[in-house]
Amino acid sequence: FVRLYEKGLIYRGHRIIHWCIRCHTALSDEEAVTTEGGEPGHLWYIRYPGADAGPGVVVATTRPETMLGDTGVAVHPDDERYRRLLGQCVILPLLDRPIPVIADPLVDKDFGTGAVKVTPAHDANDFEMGQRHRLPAVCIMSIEGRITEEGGPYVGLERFEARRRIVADLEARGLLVKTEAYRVPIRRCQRCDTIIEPYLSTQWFVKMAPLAEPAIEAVKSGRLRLIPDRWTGVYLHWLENIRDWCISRQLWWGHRIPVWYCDDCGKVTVARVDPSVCGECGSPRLTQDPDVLDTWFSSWLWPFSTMDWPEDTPTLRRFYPTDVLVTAADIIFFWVARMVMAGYEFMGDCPFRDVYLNSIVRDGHGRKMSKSLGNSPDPLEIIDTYGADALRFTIVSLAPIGQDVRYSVEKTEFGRNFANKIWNAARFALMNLGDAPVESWAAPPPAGKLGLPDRWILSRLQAAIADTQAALDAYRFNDAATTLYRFVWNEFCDWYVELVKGTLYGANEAAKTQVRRTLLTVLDQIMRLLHPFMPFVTEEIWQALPMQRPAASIMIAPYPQPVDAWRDAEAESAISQLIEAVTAIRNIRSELGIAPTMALKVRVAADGRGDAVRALEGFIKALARVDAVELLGDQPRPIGEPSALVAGLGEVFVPLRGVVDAAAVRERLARDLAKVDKELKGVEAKLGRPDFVERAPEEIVDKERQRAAALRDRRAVLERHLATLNAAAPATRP
RNA sequence: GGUCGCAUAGCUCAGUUGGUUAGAGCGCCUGCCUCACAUGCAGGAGGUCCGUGGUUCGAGUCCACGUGCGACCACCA
Repeated sequence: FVRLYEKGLIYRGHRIIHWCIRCHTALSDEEAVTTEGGEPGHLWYIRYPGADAGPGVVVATTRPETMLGDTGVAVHPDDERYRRLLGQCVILPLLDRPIPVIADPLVDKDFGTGAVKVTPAHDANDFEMGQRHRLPAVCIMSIEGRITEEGGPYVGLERFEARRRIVADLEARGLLVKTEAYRVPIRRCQRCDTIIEPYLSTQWFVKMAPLAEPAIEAVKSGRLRLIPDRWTGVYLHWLENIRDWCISRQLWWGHRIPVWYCDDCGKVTVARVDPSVCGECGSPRLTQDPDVLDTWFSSWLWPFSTMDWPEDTPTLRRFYPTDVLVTAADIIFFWVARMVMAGYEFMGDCPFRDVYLNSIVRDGHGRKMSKSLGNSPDPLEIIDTYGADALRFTIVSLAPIGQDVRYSVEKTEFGRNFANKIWNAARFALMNLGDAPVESWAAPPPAGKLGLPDRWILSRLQAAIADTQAALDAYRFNDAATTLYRFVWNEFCDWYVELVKGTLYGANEAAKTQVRRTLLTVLDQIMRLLHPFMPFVTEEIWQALPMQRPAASIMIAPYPQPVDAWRDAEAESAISQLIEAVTAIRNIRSELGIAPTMALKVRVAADGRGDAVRALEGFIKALARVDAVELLGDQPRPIGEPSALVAGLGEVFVPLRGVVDAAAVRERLARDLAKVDKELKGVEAKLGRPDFVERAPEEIVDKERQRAAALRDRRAVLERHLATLNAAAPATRP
């Protein structure tokens, strides 16, 4: 305050502010809340007779009681209708006071009658007009909202009672021309919901325009980024049209304004240290300004006042400026922009580089959660029911960048289930890691030492780490959460764990050791990756892992970095073929109604990839409940049996003739054929268009050609199967 | 009045530079209490990507207009 005052940026001003008649204090714009779409009210048309007993002028108002303070009537300078009245006086009804008719461009010709009553003490626009035309400002209301002696016969009345009486009196005198229903823009006190009175008052103000300049420049130069950047426009618009800030409040709590008035000579002293005597006349009789400061006047100092400012401490030097401010968009004005202004003013630098504006949590109906609406669930209850990690992970997953979140309590099941899944995966690992400490992989072991599933999961882990990093760098926290969810659940749990069970439960100790090391490595990395999203469960599991820990807490363990040496394209393609094959067999089994307990045989026409099939054989047997995988060398492919094509591997047959109804097999084949056929038609149509072939990039056209060829092959195969089946057991005619 | 955002499966939402068959979770249907997990496992159904027009060989994606929601700003008395 003192610094700004000494720079001439703080002044005591006499102007219209928002006044709460209940809290007895001035309010800033953001504390005076606008009701959406206005509130039901009236527009009263009142005749102000001419001084010469002529018809005078009709004005429209939503607050007739303020007419007691009218000191003029304004019309637009170009409004022909009222030209003859300019410079003349009309009579203010009820008080019978002559007031002048003035011309001011602020008046909207098309609103109401085009003539507006001017009440400088009770309306911001009117105050401006009053200044311009030297109209007196007559305050007709007390700070409690009662009519003052200026209101003549209405003195002492509560404001709305006065309104009723005035309307009635006007009507009785035939001066009320008409009354319209009207939605009135109204502001209410954020604290007590009382209707705000625009009120002429002396308050302390900060001159904002000079402070705004560096804050505008910060964004324009790229020194400061708002994320998502569409908020930049909002930020700039506010700063470029900034209004002076009313910082005094007539409340009993808050920081006192450091201003003293001398009771004897009237001298104003502004000082950091409480003065004992007046610097002018030496009088000890000083009275401190009774007002306190707006809370934001201390909050805007937060980036440095929290670190011992104005002392120059190592902490302050280390952490000012900082990297990122995370906050909600609804306080860009009162807090973010002001912190930037204060940062430049008091520290000479922007307080942060990035401002990440997080989602606002809304309820299931899209309404902002708020205490006053009572639509916010109790987080402690949710945590009791679902867990803190579950809540955090759910919210993060639900919050896309730049969009608000619709949250309802049941959604927390998502995070709860995931936490449970992780917990159980960890239990599985701990049960199988053995008692002795296990060493994790520090670097990729020599070729041939690791099994396919190990190579695969370690490779996939690198992808997960890289994707998580990229998402975090871009502030796409929900993407990071989703990446980890999928890796943990769909790759690690669904496939890796299932693939290594055979080894872990088997007798090959050497192989078992390799798997254990992989299992531990991946789990350790998963916990660290997930820790920011699920701090509690990850710490708990991490501490339980039988290994040397690089830190006492996972909180300070290094965050995983992707290592290219672990990437293994060969293993990835082998396991994706395996997944495809197993899924296909399960699908056939399920669609044809084969009991899950029944073991099947499969035959694979491997197109010269017999070794690949052999490498996957054990896994196929275990995961698809198959007791034999037969390789078809040069033998003819079985015709009329259900099959699936696995890209890069070959055709997988599940011989079922005699086991299931031929009609069911035929039905399945027909469905597949229809699907293939439809797709092929689409591709062929595309390739048939000359401009596609001519103008699309070659690689795209090639891709389509290859696709068409593959589909044609597939179609031929399916047709052959069908034909054979039909010959063996012709469909019965209806 | 001005500025901005959103509209994709029954629900809640992904889909980042235009390019194979548009994805996930929940819900739904079928079958499983299989020795980490039924807060689970396996399989499946379900979409005129708000409408109209345009750009393009090609549009959920880009442009224009419209419709419906939402947010913010503003001196309509």
